Amino acid sequence: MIYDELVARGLIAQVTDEKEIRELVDKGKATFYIGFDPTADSLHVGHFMALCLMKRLQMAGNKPVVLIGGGTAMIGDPSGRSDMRQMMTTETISHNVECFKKQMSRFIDFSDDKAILVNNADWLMDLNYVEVLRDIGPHFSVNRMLTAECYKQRMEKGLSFLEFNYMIMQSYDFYMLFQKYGCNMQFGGDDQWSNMLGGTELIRRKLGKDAYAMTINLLLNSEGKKMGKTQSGAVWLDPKKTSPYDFYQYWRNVSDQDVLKCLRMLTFLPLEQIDEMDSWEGSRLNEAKDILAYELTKLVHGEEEAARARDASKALFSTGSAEGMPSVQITETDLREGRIDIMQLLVCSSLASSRNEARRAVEQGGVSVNGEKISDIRTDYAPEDFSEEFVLKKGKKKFCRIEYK
RNA sequence: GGGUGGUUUCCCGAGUGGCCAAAGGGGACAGACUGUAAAUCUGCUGCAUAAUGCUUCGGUGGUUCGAAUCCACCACCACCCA
Repeated sequence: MIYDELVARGLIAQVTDEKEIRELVDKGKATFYIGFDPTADSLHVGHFMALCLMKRLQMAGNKPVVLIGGGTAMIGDPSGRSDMRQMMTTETISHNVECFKKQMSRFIDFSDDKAILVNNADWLMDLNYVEVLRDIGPHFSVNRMLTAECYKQRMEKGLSFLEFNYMIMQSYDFYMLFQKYGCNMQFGGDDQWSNMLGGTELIRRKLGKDAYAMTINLLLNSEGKKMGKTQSGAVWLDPKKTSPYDFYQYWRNVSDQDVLKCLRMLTFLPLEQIDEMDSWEGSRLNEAKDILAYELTKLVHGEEEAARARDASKALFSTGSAEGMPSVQITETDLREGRIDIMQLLVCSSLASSRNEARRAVEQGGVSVNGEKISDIRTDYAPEDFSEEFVLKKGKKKFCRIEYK
């Protein structure tokens, strides 16, 4: 059943009541919510996992409630953070909310009331301070909140009253959803555990009813760091922010130790098929990585884009040239006296962030054009040179095709 | 409200008047080795350079031939006392 599958996939971290939850979920009787704070204008890989979970549960007959934290985003969740979040303006938040909605409908079926999407700004923004204090305040023990794991990091650096209230808001959300939509379960990342318990407890105290909470394991790599981050930031689901090619490459490049875990947690491939891959060793694991990358790209960007990203990658790494690789157009304004030097090319193609960085790459032998290593930093090109295929490569994995005008 | 300590380059963290673009570590990047993996070793890590140069050490002013380092004020943070 679905619950066992979630366990087998390594998704479940903590639950409040295993027996009850198993029962609810397996029978499709759960109305569950997951909260998403609109802190950016696109979802990223971390959200993706939560969306997959929703989808799995929806397929098993349960009803998902997507809660967008338009209200809680005004506060900022301090869980597990060492710094205060930057405050976001109301405009930014509502813009982000819109972006989230669009992306989510790709994954979750909202038709026929099979799932609903709500924004907690709808009830949080109009609360009356004194009323809330009297109504909710007595049910929270500050002593206990302070000992919660999620505030630990912040106890060292300082925690403002603003952020301290995040947990209360989240608890209130659950309480509201329980009453309005009969939402009896909350899911979330494992870092949300204490916030979620706050909600179940509030419901018990206020209404004398049981609600459940379950957390999913965070997607950590073998070094214990959160996955889905690159040096240039998160891996986004929005193709404008992370291209399908880059998305594919991110997963193609996961380390050996993480492939199987990712396949289990993120893809919808049958477990038997994944278990089989478990016995693959050495370079054969590259096949598993390819499957992982393809499957995920397909889920996020569709089959066509996935195939294109895969083809581009294969051609690129075997023959060193392909359609579909990232490309950049340069124009007359990039030229100096009718020519453009190798460093400028690297900067224009975003392969290097400054001419100094580009220079270093060249000096260390990391740059090539059409397969030929460039060792002289003074190498330069005229517009005609770009009429033929022009593939710029920096390091082992970064390629870019240059076109003129 | 009172006191103390702090704010340094992506991060941690040294630096208390010239030898500082700033030790050391982490990370990132590049090279070797490989399997678009990991580990290891090497290089490299402000910007612009052929060189010389230019802009940085919370902010603003000041002292000085010369300041990340001294002074004043401001901002923010932590800890202790209320």
